[in-house]
Amino acid sequence: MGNAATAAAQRANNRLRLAVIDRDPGFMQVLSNRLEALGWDLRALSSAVTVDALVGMRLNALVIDLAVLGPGSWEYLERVCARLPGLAVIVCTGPSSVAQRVRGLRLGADAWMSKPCHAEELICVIEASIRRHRRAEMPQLEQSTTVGEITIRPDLYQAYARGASLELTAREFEILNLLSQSDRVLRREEIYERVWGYAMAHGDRSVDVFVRKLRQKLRTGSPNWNYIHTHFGVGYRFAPEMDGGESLPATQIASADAESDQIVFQPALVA
Amino acid sequence: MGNAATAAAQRANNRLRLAVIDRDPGFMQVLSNRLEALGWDLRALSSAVTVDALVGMRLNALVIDLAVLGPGSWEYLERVCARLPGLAVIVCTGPSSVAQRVRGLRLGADAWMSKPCHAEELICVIEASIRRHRRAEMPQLEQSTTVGEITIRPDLYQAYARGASLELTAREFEILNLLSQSDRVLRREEIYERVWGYAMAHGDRSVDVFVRKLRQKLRTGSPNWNYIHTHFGVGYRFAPEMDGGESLPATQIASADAESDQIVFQPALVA
DNA sequence: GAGCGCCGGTAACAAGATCTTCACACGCAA
DNA sequence: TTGCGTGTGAAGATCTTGTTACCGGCGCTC
Repeated sequence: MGNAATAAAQRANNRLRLAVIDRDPGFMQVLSNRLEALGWDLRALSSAVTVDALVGMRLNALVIDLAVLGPGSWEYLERVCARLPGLAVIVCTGPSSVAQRVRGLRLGADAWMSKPCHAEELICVIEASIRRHRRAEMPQLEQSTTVGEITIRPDLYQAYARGASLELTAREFEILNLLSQSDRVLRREEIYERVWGYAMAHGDRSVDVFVRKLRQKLRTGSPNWNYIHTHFGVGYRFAPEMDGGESLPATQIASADAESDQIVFQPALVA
Repeated sequence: MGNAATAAAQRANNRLRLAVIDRDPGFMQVLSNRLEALGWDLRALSSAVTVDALVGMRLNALVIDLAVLGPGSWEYLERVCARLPGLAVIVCTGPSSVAQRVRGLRLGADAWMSKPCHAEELICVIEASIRRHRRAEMPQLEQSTTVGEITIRPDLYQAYARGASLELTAREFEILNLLSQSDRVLRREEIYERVWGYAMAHGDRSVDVFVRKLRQKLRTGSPNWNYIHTHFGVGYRFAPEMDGGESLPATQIASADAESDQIVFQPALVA
């Protein structure tokens, strides 16, 4: 699945991927040893790489020594944080002023460590930064769900209708899977960010095109049903509906009835 | 304005709620001033409170000085983090060893600051921690509210009256949502800026036009009620009122939580 | 290694939906 | 009443979305 191994799929791999931009060989050595023992995937970089390259690495976390980057470091930090909002960014650099630390954090960094620092502590900080993101994706249990006429099977990376495969591509499946897990409206940026793993460029229509392909395959496999609804100016919402009329609960857990004359609030799933 | 309205407005305002367990009066004073300016809701605690009490506070973040808690501090920290995985926990305490900091972070703290520290930096760290949590908990924060006869559902970008959608456009919804979150008069410039995201040009009548469209749809879906009131020369104010007479408290939260501490006013005529 | 087909991503166009603007009517305050 | 701020309706401009075609990359087969 080469390219198909998207951020979401990667993270399921359970192996944390970390990049460090730093030039201190001793520091790197210590960190490397420690991380190897923990089974992390470390990428040591001795100078700034393009933001796109970072995107391509599918990282969980990034440690930066601002001193390595020189004058453009703030701007670089800002660009990285803006482009990869889901990435844990830790600045680990030499002596700094309060103002500098404040600036770094405001630009989007998750934590600031001052060198010299103990490797163990840095690792804890990285873990703490990553923790939430991982937790957020845990609920992605490999459990198949059935909504309307279709069955989604994360274990097979495929969806079925009336016993037949929908022949979804990897990306199509990921979008369907994401949409089906929520019955609220998802903005395009949100969808893009969670499927592609980084921020959507302005004017990108990829989500629309994939939604169209999805709709086509869904309609082929399950005629008379509408699954993906457009909310003009906002985004898309998943909800199985028969052409004729009534809608069904969006997920098996939740229940709502559009027919009653009173809106029913679905209890939020409390973890 | 009753206190119900105040409470509602507070929650709806998206104010960040923070508790600090600390006994340093000077520290508290500085922090308090700074946070007040930022519009945060600060709760100063001079000693440990039960975990259940913390749960009841619905905090976004918690700052703890371990020194205040004494011997049981580690266990307390662990219990809090385990019970409230969605809470940003920052330990802010005096001199410490690497081992202590590592321990604190491993127990679930999001960050560790050493006192003495600059209030501004602490705030940035808190913000960074909350930012990460927000990302994971977003879906939860969107609560439906019911005012008068209409129900506003941010998760669907739509409002309903008597079970039927008002068919609001995205922008109409945003304006209604904004207005409904406050029971004071909002100037046009204010509305424009918060919905459009930039300053209103002089002489722009867009807000007026949208208010008109909103009123029309509200009247269609919920006759005999007035929701948006004009304040000549000033702006608009949201308050559900029946034609016949009395007004109602501005907002009632239809919270998904079972243990809502909201006082709920239910109009008798909702069948 | 070349050819082929699949897949992801981009560009372009058309159809709609929505937003802005404008002119005028109306109501409020001095 | 005058002067201004607001309500109203509609036309035109703008923005969004659906849809199709097309291109480059990749893996596969031959």
